[in-house]
Amino acid sequence: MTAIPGNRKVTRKDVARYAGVSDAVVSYTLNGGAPVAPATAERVREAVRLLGYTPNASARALKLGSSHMIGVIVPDSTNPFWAELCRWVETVARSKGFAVLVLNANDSKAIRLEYLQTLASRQVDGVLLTGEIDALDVDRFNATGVRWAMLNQSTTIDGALGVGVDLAAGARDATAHLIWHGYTRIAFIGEMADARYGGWLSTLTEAGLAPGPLFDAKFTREGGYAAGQALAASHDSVDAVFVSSDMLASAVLRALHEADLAVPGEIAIASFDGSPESEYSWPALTTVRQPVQDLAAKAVAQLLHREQPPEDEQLLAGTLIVRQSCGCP
Amino acid sequence: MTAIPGNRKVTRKDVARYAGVSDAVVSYTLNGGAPVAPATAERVREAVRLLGYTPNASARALKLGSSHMIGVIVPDSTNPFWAELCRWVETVARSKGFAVLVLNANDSKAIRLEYLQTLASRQVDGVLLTGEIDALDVDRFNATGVRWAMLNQSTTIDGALGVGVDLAAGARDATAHLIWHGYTRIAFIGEMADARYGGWLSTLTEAGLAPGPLFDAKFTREGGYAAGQALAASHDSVDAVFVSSDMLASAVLRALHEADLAVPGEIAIASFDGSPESEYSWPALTTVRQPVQDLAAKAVAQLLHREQPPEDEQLLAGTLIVRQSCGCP
DNA sequence: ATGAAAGCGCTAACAT
DNA sequence: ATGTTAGCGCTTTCAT
Repeated sequence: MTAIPGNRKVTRKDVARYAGVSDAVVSYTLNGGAPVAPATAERVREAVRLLGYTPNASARALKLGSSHMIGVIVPDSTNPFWAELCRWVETVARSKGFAVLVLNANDSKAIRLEYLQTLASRQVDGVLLTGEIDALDVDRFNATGVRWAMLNQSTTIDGALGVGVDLAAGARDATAHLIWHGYTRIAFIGEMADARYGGWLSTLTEAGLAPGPLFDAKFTREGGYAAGQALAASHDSVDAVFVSSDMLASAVLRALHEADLAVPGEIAIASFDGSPESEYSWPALTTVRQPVQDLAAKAVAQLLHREQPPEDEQLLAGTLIVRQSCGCP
Repeated sequence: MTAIPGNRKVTRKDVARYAGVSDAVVSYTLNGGAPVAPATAERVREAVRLLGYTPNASARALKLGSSHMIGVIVPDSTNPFWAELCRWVETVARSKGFAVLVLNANDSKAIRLEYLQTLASRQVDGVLLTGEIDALDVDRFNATGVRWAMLNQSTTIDGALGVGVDLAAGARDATAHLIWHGYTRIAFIGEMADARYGGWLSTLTEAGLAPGPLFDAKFTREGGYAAGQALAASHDSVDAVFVSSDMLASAVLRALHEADLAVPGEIAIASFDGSPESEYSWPALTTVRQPVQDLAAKAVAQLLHREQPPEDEQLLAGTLIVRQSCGCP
């Protein structure tokens, strides 16, 4: 009497008939919409078990106007940092009964918007967005009618919910640590549009140090490798480098090793993210850990409970994890 | 007149009224269910645009009995190999109009089954499953009533759709390459339950070589690191090692470097997966690349088009990528 | 404590 | 070429 694949799907009506009650009572039993006599409830549960009944989420979503799903749009779920963040989002959302749709926007604003619309049509209850955002984007996002919030936003912007990590502060911590080590010619690898660039620059300036060379790199392994090679070529004028992401840094490491440059001996490194990968590179990376779990939890809470957090809680702090690539023992 | 957030959702009926046609015509225009006069179609499309209408996917799913979603259950989407595979699944599925729900089962069979049920209740059109599977599992999976197939299955099993990579053959290729280099004491790091273990073992035996030491390791970075340390401790009796995954291998690399052992000089390495990470480790890993894109495409096709492939196409071949960790220049 | 029935937004068979 | 309508499976109001 259990469900046999290929059989017609068993619906709530089947359960009702089998238990000798009305459809409503099944609903009451399952969702607690009204009191049900213990004996009846037991009969219903028994029928559910026997028939192998599972509620139809589409029907439920249609009726309730909520799919109990949220969407997340990241630049690249293959980047360990985003992978970890998405996994936390999934974990947090699941614990609240929500499923998660992850989409890759490939660093494209156009794709991000397109996917947001796709998600909207799928009736998701909210979407977590990543990447740069300006006032125009806010309007476009709002036009979809779907609730949204920024995940890991880099700058707070009016009318936009979201949490992020204080990238500039993190970069300052990392750079300051490098300076503390006594390095004076500290390079930068990453995107200049990124807040980490500003953090690096201001820290050097305030310390009275001339900013070291600057290697523009997209957030890809190829980009990191190329920047690493460029860095190796000019290693005479550099004794340390701040790299904007662990993924980039591990590729930089490879380029430096290839050029037979000792890390941290000839060039010290501090990077950003605190991804699992950073702990197992050689040497282990000194890095600014982003509080991914917290980020995920806060973002989901904002999205689902419409919690507008106080402004000063929209930027979380990263924590410097000191390992060996900076020169610490 | 465009959608303003907070407004009542605009439905197909609104579009119909605005365009001065019946609900059906809107459907015909959008889905091509029946011929529509060009002028009418244009009016409808105009209304859609003006009102910012997006079809309600829940209603559609309820009506059609298909949510146009599939699920994927992996052990750990944070592992670069799974991350890449999931991304391909998403890409392939998207191109066919399907969205993807990714769930992490944490290497637990119980969780895998639980999630399969969750997905079933969400009316997904199919689920891609990973990990070990036996006849009992097949029954349990079938009992959910949802269509499923194995993604990256290690062994074909009766009554189960799916594609996988010939792990044993891949491990043989890698081990053979190590032997070709002249190494004679070749260790193994990975899980013994895995087909790669058999491939490693048989290749050594057939070559008349005594199997080197064997370090059991779960597929985690911690596991790889511990195994690497054990390997380093017994490096006198080892000149090469086959590691079952890139993620493991990169942690092994770290342990070896820490022990000041030269790779490939003192211990050569060949590993498995061909993840992006493997190219940018130091030294770059010689590894067996799994055809992730092909895997994803074939699995999705089987799931969606109910294509039962010929038996000999259920196991795809990996390709050995020769880089430096094996001793090649 | 339980039942009857309306209606969520959509598609498709049938009628015109 | 276009309109009318039933019904997908569910929740929930209102009766009983």
